[in-house]
Amino acid sequence: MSFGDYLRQARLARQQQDKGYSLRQVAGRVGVEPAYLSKIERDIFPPPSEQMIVKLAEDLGEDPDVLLALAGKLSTELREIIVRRPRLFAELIRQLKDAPDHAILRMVREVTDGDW
Amino acid sequence: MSFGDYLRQARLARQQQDKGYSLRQVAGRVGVEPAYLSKIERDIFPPPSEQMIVKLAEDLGEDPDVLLALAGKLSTELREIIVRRPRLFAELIRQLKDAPDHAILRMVREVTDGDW
DNA sequence: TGTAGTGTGTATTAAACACTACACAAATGA
DNA sequence: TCATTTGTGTAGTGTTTAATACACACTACA
Repeated sequence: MSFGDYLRQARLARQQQDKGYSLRQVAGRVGVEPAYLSKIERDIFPPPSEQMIVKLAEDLGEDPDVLLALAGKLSTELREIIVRRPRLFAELIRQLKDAPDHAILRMVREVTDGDW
Repeated sequence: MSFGDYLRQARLARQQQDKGYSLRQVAGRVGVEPAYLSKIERDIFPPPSEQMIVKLAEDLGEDPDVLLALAGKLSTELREIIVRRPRLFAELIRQLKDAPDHAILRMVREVTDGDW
């Protein structure tokens, strides 16, 4: 699913329970033009800045990291961590490129002690 | 070490063995202005585009992924992979944020069968 | 039937980005 | 000593980004 599709779906789902999640209202709270958000939801405009993604995630009650991943971005927080150990991260990345999902799952479980 | 420092060090190391790695010559092969490369090496200008980073890595015989990580960037290749499984990646990221180096090392070894 | 709220199309723009052009001073080498 | 090569400073530029402004059409409903 694309970033825009995910966003629209999340907003509409929210709107069903809770009135107050029209495009205009969300745009208003997040602080952008409705027309702009509309185009993002339809993937006419690319995913917005990290700041705006985080604000959208907060407003919609979604996981910011999922939204960022869908947008193909890293949070600045993670970016800083990676810059501190580039060789280690480069190797991880190289493995990730070829790893099947179950291998990544295993890697995550390895660190989380399986509680995921 | 910063992106610029790493770049300059790599170029100078190369220049010692192999004449032909002056700032001008590298800039010439990579296709940018020497003054621009100079400023990048001194961290006056931020790391350049992904394309240029990859060209520099090729010319200097360095690992492009390390250079990209130092620059705080994702390769487009990896970005595409992440977009395909955002939830899985988001969880991995969340763990990475808190994981100490040895835990990440363990994850990498888990996938690489220890040959790193 | 009009009015309030919904989403969308077109046009425009300020600032940031990713560099280039060119001149210059210091060191190197013949 | 003169030409070359080295790296660097200043100034400027085309393109892209990240949006805004505003008008418009459709739907619901009172």
